[in-house]
Amino acid sequence: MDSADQTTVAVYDPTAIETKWRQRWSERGTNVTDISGAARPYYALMMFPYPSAEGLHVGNLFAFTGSDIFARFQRMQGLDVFEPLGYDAFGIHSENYALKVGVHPAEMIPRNIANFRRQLERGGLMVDWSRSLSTTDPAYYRWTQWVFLQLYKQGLAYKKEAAVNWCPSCKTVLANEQVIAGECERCGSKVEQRFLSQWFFGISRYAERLLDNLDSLDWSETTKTAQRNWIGKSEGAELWFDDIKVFTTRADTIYGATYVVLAPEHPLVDQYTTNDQRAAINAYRDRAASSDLVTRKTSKEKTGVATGGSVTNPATGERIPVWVSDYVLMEYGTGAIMAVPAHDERDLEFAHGFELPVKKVVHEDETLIDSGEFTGMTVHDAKRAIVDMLVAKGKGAAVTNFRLHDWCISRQRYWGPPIPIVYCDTCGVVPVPEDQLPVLLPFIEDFKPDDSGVSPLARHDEWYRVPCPTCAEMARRETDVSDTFLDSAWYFLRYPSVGADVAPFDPAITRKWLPVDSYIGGNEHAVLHLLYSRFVTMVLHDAGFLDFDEPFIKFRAHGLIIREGAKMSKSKGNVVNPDDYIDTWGADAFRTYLMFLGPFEEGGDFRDKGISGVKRFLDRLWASVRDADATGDVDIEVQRKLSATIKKVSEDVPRLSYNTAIAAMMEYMNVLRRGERTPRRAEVEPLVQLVAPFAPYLAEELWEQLGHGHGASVFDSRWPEFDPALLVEDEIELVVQVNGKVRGKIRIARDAGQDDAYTRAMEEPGVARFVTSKPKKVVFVPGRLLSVVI
RNA sequence: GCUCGGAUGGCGAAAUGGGUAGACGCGAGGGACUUAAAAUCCCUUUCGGUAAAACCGAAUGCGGGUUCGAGUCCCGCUCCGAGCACCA
Repeated sequence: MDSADQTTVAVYDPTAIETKWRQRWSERGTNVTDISGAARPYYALMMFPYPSAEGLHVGNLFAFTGSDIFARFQRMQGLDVFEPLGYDAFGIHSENYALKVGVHPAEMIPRNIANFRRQLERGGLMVDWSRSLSTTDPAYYRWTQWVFLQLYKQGLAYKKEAAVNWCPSCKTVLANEQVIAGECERCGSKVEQRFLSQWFFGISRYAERLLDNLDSLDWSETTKTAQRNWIGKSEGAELWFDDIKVFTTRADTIYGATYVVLAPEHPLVDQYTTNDQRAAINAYRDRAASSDLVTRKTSKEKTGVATGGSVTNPATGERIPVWVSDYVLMEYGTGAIMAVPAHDERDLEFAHGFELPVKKVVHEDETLIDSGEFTGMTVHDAKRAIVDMLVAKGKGAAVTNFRLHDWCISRQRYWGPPIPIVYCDTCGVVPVPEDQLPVLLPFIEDFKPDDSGVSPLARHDEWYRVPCPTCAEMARRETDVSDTFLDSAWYFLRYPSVGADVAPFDPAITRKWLPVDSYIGGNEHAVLHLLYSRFVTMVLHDAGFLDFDEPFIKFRAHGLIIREGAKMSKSKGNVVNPDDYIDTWGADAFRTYLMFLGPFEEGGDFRDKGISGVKRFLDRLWASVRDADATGDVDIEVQRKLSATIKKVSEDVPRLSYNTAIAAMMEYMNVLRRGERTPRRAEVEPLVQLVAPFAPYLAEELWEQLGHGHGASVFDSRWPEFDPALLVEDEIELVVQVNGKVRGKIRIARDAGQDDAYTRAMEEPGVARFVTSKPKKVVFVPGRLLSVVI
């Protein structure tokens, strides 16, 4: 009551400050990018979230904050940064949740988005909300359908029969995500396969290019490796055993090929089946066709039947038997292999099971044995020589295969963009003309999949019966919707052009802003999302819509957040809810703590108590500005530390080494306020700027308190520079080792030579004591250490 | 099985063109201020020989090696995590 100074001692109140600045930023348009006027455009992208009903996950905020810090840093370097964010709201995930809680996704999603938006805004992201988007908005998915049509025009969208996961109990098609260990995630029934006619994108035609381009991308090496493995290039050969063409990468082992195996679906099975084996073969094929995908994929035991037929080994001229087994996959290579049990584990297992001969043809030293004219050759040379020989005989060809399969985009579901195709009895398959897009997804109550195996949309005559766009006769719409991955395969092209006159992307704007300069996201999308985005970009480039063919110049994957050493999960009830922490500690402390708990690219362990240390740091920053002395003399040691800190933070932030950047700022704070020292204004001001990307609200408030008001955002200030001269000390500490052990440290002139250092070191009793005889050797690393060997 | 990560104090973690292991923070202990508490500030905190200081020794999952010197490089393992999974 009588404490007079209470009126002048302002207290750091995160809630008040954060509310104030959220409002100011919105009024001033601080985070709105001048898309057409920007002189130095920089596109900082983060993976847009699926707006779940549970609200924003701390993992989302961790990823976004990491991206946001880098973006804010770039802005303070003077770049015109564009940081957009939208919602990936279509798909099986929403639909299943909607089914579970009995709310229509069309009602649920807008609610979820509103909640996400609220939470994201609290998080203090520099997002330009004027250019947001949701994949469920007809104004967006109209162009997703347009993308489909471009692929169709290029001959890259086609229909074929393909297996889907079928739950016999729920009588519905399941997405791969719904199949857990071969069972339906809802009822636990064994999942079967059914064949449906579905739409595919010909991504495999781009395999070579998708692989080659990786070399020139600035991406995390782990992500590139994952893509390379997924694309799975293997160079080998097709070799002809009479009519059967087998694919192999080990042509050098052909002398050890003791039998041939066909996939059950292989078209030549009948031709090689003898009468007495026909019944057994047919039974085996029926079983293979009806057996569910999973048994086939997980069971290790090899099954099979002999056809009774045989073929000629083109290298040896021997007759070898032809078998049928489902361990050979029709969808890879030629659906036929030459089995070399001595040099292939699977073949060996099969040979053991059926007592087939095993013939070793490669010696331990990687040279051939028992291989006719090729005996003695290295594996490497023999591969080529044998293929060359068979090619010359007209019995083979060098062939490259890829694991990458075409992309099935059909979903027999409701919650997605309808595939813009009409089937007409007269005209056949007719793409919906571009000017008739979007094909709106109708609001239907019964969106639950049923046992028909087709999309719920197929139950609505009023929707799917339409006049043919070409002949106007009554025709039928395609009732499948497209894969969510298609929605997200082009969204980054859309953001800068949201609100522009030309859609889906304005050419001038796109030239200016794309490709994306920096993309940060989860490694769970290392393969599919990133690969599909690259593919769609290549196709649009080839069709003349884009002048670049790689969408993301730089990509970094962030790590995962765990809590108290354990994975977060709803069932464990240990999920961090950002709202709770922001209420208690403020968004700035929460953000900074998330970045402090481990290396951004590795993730970290969220420990509830840890956040107090970061909050204390921000409190001290607040107090430093409050107490700052505008006139006092600067301390040279503090100035040195400041320069070192600016250097460290400036180097760490671009490497996303946020935890060490924060540690450096804390170290500086310890020097700044050591003891009862009053910090000088000039010592505090640059620190406010360094902290700004991490704790944007607080920094903005302190920037204003330091007298930079009048609408000048700290984010429009220029990043502080350090004085290199202050980093160089005249006298340094030199470590002295004797026989590899540290025996002393001496202070010595920075440019002192070995002799000076040695003389000086011997004056140290702690060192001299161990130098009991004339040194055998002395190693001197200027500025670092002196190592004496006795 | 294959591929890619990882293993450092009581805890989260720093430090890799080989050069003081443990920065920074949490926790813990002690002190100052306070009637008291909170807050704040200061000090200590890898382990062992000792209670402390000085000093000495050991120590970065395990076993070897290279080197004046290894958390870092090489060889051989163990364990944990993630992804792919009969791709010939």
